Amino acid sequence: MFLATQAKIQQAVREFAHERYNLEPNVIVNQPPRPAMGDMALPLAMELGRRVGKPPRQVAEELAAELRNIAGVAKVEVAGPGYVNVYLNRADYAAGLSVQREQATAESASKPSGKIIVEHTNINPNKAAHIGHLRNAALGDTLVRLLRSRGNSVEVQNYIDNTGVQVADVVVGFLYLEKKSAADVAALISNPSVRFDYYCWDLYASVSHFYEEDSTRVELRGRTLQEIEHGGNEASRVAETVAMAIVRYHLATMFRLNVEYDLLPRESEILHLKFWDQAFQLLRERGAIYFETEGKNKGCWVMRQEEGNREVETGITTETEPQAGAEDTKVIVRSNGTVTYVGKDIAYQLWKFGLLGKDFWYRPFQSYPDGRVLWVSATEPDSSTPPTFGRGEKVYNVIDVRQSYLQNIVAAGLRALGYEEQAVRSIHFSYEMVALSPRCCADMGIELSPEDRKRPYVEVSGRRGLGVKADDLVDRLIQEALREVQARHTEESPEFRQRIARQIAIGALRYFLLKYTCNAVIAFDFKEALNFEGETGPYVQYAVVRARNIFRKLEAEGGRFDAALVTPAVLDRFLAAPDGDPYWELLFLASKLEAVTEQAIITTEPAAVAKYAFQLAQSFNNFYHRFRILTEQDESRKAFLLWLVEIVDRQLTATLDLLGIEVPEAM
RNA sequence: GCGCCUGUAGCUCAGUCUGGAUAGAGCGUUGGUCUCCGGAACCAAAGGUCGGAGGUUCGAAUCCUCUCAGGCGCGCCA
Repeated sequence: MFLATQAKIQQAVREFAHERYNLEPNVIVNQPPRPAMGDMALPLAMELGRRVGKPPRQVAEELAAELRNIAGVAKVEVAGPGYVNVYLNRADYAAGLSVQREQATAESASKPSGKIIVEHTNINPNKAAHIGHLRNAALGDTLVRLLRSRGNSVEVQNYIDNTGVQVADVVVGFLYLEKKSAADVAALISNPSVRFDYYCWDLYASVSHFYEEDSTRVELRGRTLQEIEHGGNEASRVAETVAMAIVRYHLATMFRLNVEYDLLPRESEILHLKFWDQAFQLLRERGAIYFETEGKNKGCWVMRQEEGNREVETGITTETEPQAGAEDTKVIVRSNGTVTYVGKDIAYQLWKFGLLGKDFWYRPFQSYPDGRVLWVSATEPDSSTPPTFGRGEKVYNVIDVRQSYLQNIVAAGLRALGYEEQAVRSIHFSYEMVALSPRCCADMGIELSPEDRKRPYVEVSGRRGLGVKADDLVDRLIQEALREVQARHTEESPEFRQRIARQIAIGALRYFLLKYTCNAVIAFDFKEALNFEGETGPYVQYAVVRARNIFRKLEAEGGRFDAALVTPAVLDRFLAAPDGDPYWELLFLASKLEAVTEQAIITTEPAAVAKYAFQLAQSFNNFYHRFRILTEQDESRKAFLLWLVEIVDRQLTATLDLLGIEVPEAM
């Protein structure tokens, strides 16, 4: 309702500017500083006045006269230096809101016609997931929910690098450090008393020391990596079982956070199905890369960085003799003939857009309780009939900010091949890392070097085994939540309490990960992550639980909410200013969900939705405290209040769903 | 050296894309609400030269230039 109303007003303003002054301004709609000053504010007249040489207030008056004719507008006032403040017809607006939730509209800026691919999580399958990975998944999953809520078709991919060095390192650990066979490893995996991903977490850190003790051991990594890529040997068998066992742990961890995927494209299939060979051919044919015959990159296939990070030379050139072929090129194929990571990434990105001319085979990997089937790439067909994967129109890669440089090169690769459109629609959804606060390190008994201690935060490092494991954090949150639940619900069953505690814990965790904007480093701190009060997920959940308790109590007392009592006349009566202001403000805020969603998509900033959830919950809690509903004697006022609560419940539940947060039955 | 990001209340952060009315939250502090639709709540107070200096503008936390401080990138690693 908000989006449609806003669009209507913007359109009218554009027409006014065009017809009266032959201008096509960008129409900004603001919120007035105080609700009493109107529902929407247009600062345009100030700018317009200057451009046409008229007093802003005069232009504002002209515009106001125009807007008064719009259906749904109750009043228009000119204020201050030339603001045009619009007051909506509250009852009409409320009636419109009551009908149904807003669907994606034609002018929805965020909606392409085709499929959107979102790639996220992408954890190296060689150790347990940590909090940094949780941020990636929470952001990616929320983006998926936002896009789907606006009517987009979205495919979620979780790329599995099962043949990379990180897996190779753990394989080295098993084969050479622990001297285990493939059978030993398989036994370890099937041993129910071993948390295999935790086991590998420690082993991975041990391997780093193993290399440090004797630098000649590093060649084991290279050899193992080659064996894994080649296949058909002990190392590749260990790699395969380790990687997929850990993938299952990752999937289980993410499922605890309500994160699901559609497809697991694996590096091994990209390798065996020769995706790179195909991409290499394309890149050569179209001159996107060339063979370097001199300089430090002699013997490599390199790509020119068209307009990379390099600054354009100005008049006075400082004589620092530019290195031949150094600055603005990127090696794609090494002089030994092997492809770099970014080269493989270009091939994968081409496949995502359906531009590679090759496809994977697929087989079902697992099913989620809701019926969604997760598929995995395969080297050959089987009897299953997979949906069409890839061929996206737009691609979001959720990857942390440190990979910006490489993501730019991938996009540059598409451009060099002539795929300008796809390069533009390759979106690096970038976010900052999760680090550990000094206090957090102290809590965990992590020894810090003197220079680390001076820093504001310490980077998580899988290689050093430095970090908070995802499942440990989740377990601890559930434990904290359970303590609270047990204190409040002594008579409920253990299953009930466990379920509620889990929902609260996940609500707290996802909200915590989402409330920071993407370019803020999260300095992780247990005290803040375990907080259930103030600006937190449980605070928002609690608001909805309270709203629902009103209806529960009503029914328990034998009452019933009859929506038919809320007639246009009733809406008009109770929403009228000034007595209706508190109701109207709550209602108006609740109507903005779709607008907030649009904004969050356009700016790729899920934190905006988290912020909104908190504001709406806060506004409701204030309302809840201020007005008694069930004891209300006036039947039509009571019906009106119940109607309002129902709308807030609906919108707030929908908001939480976008954040991947469930509403507990009780709190 | 080059590129990107950050700097707003004691602490943690919104607000910067698209300049606009008295710069907002949470936590913490202090004081209040309390037999209720369950307080994981509500209200109030104190607390800010928006890192600094110029500039553009009727108007700048927001745009431009310079500068200081911190972080992250810049491999024939992934």
